[in-house]
Amino acid sequence: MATFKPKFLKPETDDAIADAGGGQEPQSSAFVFNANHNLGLVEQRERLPIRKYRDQILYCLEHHQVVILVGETGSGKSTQVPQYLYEWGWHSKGMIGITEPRRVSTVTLANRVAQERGELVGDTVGYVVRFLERISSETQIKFMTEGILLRELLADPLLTQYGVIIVDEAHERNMLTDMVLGLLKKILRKRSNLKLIISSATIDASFFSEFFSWPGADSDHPLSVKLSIEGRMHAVSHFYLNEPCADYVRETVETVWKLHQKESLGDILAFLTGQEEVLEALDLLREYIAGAEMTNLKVLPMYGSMTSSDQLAVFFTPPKGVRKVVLATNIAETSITIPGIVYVIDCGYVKVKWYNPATCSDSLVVVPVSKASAVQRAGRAGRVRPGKVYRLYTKQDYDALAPRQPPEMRRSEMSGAVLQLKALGIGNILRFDFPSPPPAKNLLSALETLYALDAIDEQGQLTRPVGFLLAELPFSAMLSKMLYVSGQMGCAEEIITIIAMLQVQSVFSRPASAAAQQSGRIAHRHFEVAEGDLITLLNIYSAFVEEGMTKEFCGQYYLIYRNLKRACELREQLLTLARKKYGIAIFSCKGDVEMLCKCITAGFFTQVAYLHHSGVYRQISSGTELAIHPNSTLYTLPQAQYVVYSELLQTTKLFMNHVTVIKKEWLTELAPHYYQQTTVRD
DNA sequence: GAGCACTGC
Repeated sequence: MATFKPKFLKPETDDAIADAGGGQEPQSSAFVFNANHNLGLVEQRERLPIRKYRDQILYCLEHHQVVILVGETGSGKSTQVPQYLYEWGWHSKGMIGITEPRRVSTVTLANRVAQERGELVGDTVGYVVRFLERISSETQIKFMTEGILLRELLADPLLTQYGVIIVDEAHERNMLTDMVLGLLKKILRKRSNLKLIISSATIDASFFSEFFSWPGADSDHPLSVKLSIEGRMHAVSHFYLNEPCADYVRETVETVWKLHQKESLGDILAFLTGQEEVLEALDLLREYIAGAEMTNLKVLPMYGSMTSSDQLAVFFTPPKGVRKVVLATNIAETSITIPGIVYVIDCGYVKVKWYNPATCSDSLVVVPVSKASAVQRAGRAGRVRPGKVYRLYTKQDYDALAPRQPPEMRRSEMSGAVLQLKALGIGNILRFDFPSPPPAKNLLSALETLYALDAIDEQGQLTRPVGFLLAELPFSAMLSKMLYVSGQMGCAEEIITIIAMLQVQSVFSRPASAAAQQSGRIAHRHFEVAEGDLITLLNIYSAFVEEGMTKEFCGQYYLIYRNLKRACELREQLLTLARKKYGIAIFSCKGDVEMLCKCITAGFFTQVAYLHHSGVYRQISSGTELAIHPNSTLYTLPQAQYVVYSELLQTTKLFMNHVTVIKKEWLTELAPHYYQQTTVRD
């Protein structure tokens, strides 16, 4: 095999991705590895492992309504199966729709398939992701994100345009994947001519085939069939510790060190759970390197809140004779593929968010990885040549790992999902056939929230206009309510900006060096105001626009350009949506900050804390002690009497995030129904 | 003076 060099995508692909995400910057995940890049496209297609299963796949689809394709990465199923179906004429029965969990892979796959067919994307092969679509009346193979399919369901509940739906990467079990699968099950019972292909990892195949079966089905002709496809991964040898280790950050560093001394050249990828651990390991390893005056080892961090230009560093091939070590969070498990990796170090832990309906908060906890994750991490070593994985736990610990992480649906706040299902006519949410039903408490807590927001009535029916509006808006129920009220108050322009800023990943960059972190903090103060974090975000956005939306501005103030750009796009879309589709009047409050804070209160009145005389905040509804998150603007300011927050996060304490100062009398003014109830209860 | 993994309409 030829020596690997990272390759950019074709020019038109780059454009598409730049449009989708980060302006002129190439997105980190836009890099693809293609070992056969010097072969013609036809030969490449013929060489893919999946080629010899083509007839089998087509046969299975003729005879079963659901086909579960079990295959490792690298089999080519995402690009080839849609083409096999098309070449066999399946498109005559309706479009071939393929859902993907991520935007970038949706665009990349569509471009790749169009290219293999010698066409431009947008003809036979098209794609739709939020903000961006390339489809025409000719389009028969349509790639889309899961969220898009869900939106289409609102307009066409039986998906009558489609003959086949392929749900790719279903094993990831995102919230939206599970929503789509649950709804597709309903549709399949009503439309026997609709076919479904699920692409899954080995351990989930039986789960899916059990889910897609129902009583009364003919046992000679089961509804679903499993089909396994070999991948094209190299062998990966596994190494375990003999004894459990006490400190996996230190162990990671020592493993890198030993490995570097005794193993042949090849890059190393180490998985840790968070930014803090990555930076700690980075420091330690650099000390080792400095101490030994080593010159042939290059260490790089990789986590979500680095700027794109810093992230890009991990994609370059190191100079000859130098080994690259990437210390990464879970971002390297699915979202990005780092080229050249031969050795993987897996610390055995992962950070997960877990919703707690009792306090309506998320907990952020470090837990042992699942077997599925451990396998996925190990697989990152086998993409170039046979690799090695060093697991920083014992074989016994590995054997005892849970087969997989509970799906997102079982550990998330549900109000958005409940609204969507209600809008699709699912009356009794508690009886909806979810692939993995969420805890009843989570559903009940969501119903309570929606009732408080006046989105559903006592019978659980969507209200008009509020409920239907909230169901259609593409963000959380509380933000939607805030937008609705802003139209009436006359401050929708600013509120839309705030919503856009809350929807994107943090705009505050977190550099790796301590000195830069300090400068960042000081730079961020520039935008801070006493009213709190939401108004601060509004200031940042306004300054970004005023200064010409440049990367230089972001660099100067330690802001993440790609996230601000995305906020900008979101804002544009929301403005159009709000004005044209929902008839929300777009006015500016012209600097009336109090109006904005009232409007924020109208959305978040269920999430209020008051300052107890003991000097700590308490949740108004339950009396639970809360603290202001150290990342909040209000952390260093004198404590206000009443605040609303948009998020509660349990780590060492129960922290309020995105906090806004309010006045007590606004609560009874804006939410009299709710505040009478709670005062009685108290 | 504590610390946010990741994705999506």
